[in-house]
Amino acid sequence: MVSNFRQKEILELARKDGKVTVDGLAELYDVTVQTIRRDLSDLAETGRLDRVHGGAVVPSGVVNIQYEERRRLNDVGKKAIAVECARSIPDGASVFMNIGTTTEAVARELLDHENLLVVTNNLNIANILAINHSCEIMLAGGVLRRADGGIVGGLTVEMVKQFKFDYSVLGCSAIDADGDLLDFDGQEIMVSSTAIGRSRQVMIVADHLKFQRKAPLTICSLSDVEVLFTDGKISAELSTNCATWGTKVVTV
Amino acid sequence: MVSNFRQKEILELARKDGKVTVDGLAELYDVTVQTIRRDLSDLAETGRLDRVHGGAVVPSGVVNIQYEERRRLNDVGKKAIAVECARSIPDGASVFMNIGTTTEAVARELLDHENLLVVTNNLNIANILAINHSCEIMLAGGVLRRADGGIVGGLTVEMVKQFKFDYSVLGCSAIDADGDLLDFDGQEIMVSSTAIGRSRQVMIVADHLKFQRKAPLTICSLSDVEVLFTDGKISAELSTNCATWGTKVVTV
DNA sequence: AAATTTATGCGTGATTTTGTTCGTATTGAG
DNA sequence: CTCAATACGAACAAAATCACGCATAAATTT
Repeated sequence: MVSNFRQKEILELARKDGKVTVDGLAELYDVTVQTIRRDLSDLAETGRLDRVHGGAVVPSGVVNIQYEERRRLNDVGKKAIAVECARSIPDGASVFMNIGTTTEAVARELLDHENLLVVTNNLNIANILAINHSCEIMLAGGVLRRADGGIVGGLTVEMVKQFKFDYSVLGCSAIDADGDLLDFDGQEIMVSSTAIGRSRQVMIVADHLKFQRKAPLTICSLSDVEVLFTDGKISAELSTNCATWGTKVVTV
Repeated sequence: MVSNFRQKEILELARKDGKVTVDGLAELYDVTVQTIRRDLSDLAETGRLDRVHGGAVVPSGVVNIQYEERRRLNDVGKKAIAVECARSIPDGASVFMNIGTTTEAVARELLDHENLLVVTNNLNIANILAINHSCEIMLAGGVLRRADGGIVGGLTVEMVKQFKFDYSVLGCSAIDADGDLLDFDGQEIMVSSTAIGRSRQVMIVADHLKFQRKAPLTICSLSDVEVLFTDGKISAELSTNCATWGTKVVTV
C-alpha cells in the first residue's frame, strides 16, 4: 500500500528506468528533496525499492513489463476497436480471449463489466482483468512464452475443450484477401480453432495492418465467424463476401 | 455496483490517468471535497481504488494487500531459507513449486539458475521467473485466485500428474508438533500431494512461524519428504523423529 | 401527508504531510 | 589520507488533508 500518488508513480518510473534520483523526483513533483527522501524511505522499508545514495533502484528480480504495456496502450486504432467490441459483450457473459495485443486492449475495456467469466491463455489479460473483482478469470495451463505472455501447448487446447463460451474474442496475425484468418503459430491456431468450435459467437478483432500482412497458417475463414471488428476499410470484394457469409463487419 | 454516477466516472478517470485527486474531482463535479472523500472511501472499501493522501490510485497487480503484508512477514528468514533451498537445486532440474510466500522467495533465488523447467500453480512465481530467460515455465490451468495469485481447481492436479519432477519445492500453512504438514486449502492439498507423488525429491520450505500455527487439513508427514528448510530450532522430539525417518533438516 | 432514508454541505478539531533547519554520514577529488 | 561537496536523517512548525458530528434538502417509503 502506498500512502500517496507520488510513491505509486515513483515505483513506475523506477521500474521503467531501473532507477530514480532524489533531485530528479524533487524537481518533477516540485517538492523538496526531503519529501522525496521520505517517499523513498517508505518504499525501501516495504522492500519495493532499494535505497542508494542520491536515489533508489529496483530490487533485483522485479519484472519490467510496465514499459512494454504502456507502449501498447496508446494505440488509438486498437483502442477504438476494443471499445466497440467490449460494448457488444454483455455483463455476465462467458468469454474466451486469446493471445494478441488487440485482445489485450479489449480486456482493458472490459474492466467495467460485471460478473464476466473470462478464460484465456494470455498472461497479460489475466493481469489486466485481475483488477476487475467481479470477473472470474480462468487461465489455461501450458508453457509460458515470454515473447507475448502467451500460454501455449496441448494442455491449453484440452482446457478450452471443456467449455462452451458465449463469446470468443480472437486476434490473428493476418487476414488474407480471400477472408482467411492467418497466424504464425501452429500451437495458437489449435487453441483458436478449438475456441471457435466451442463458442456461440466468434468475434475477430484486427486492425487494418493485419490486412497488409501475411502468415503461413490458416485458422479459419471469416465465413466461420460472426463479427469482425476493424479500424480500416476492407476491400469491396471481401465486403460482399462477408455479406453473403452473414459475417457482420464493424468498422470504427 | 456503484452508488452514484460520480463513482463510475471517477473509476474511469482513475483508470485513465492512474490517479485522481480530491480537489480535482471536487472542482470537476462542483461538490465539496467531503463528498468526494465519501465517494473515494466507498470505492476504496470495495477494493476498486486505493485511497492515498489527497486522492486515490488504481490498485496495482493481481495480489491483494493482505497477501502483500504476509509476504513481508519474516522476510529475512524466508530469504535465508530460499537461498539455501535454491543452492541445493542444480541447473537443468525440473521443479514443481506451489502456492506460498516462501516458495516465491525461492523463485527469486532461482533467477540465476540455468535451464530449469519450473511447473507451478502460482502466478507470482511465473511473473518472477519470467525474467530468467533460460528457464522454461509451465503454468497450471484453472481459476485465478486473487487473494494470493494462486491457480486452483481440478485441472491443476491433472496437469501435475503428467510430470515427473526432480524436485518439488512446497510451502505449507503450518507444521504440527508430530511432523504433519498442514494447510487451510483443500484444493491446494490435492495439488501438493500429487506433486509429492510425482517428485524424486520433496523439499519443504517453512519459516519458524509455521511451527506455531495450526491448520485443519493434512498434506502429509515430514516422514514423506526428503528435506525441510527452516530458520528456527525445531523441537528435540521432532528432530529425532526426522532422523529416524531419514528426513534431512536444514536450519539457516 | 408523515416518517424515514439518502446525499450533501459546513465547521471544528485531529491527523498527516511538507518545508526548514541543523548536525552527521557518505562520496569523490586531490 | 584529507577535505570539501553533497546527501542524509531527525526535530519542529506550518500547511494541507482528513474524520466526525450535525444541519439541510431531496427522494423514498409508509
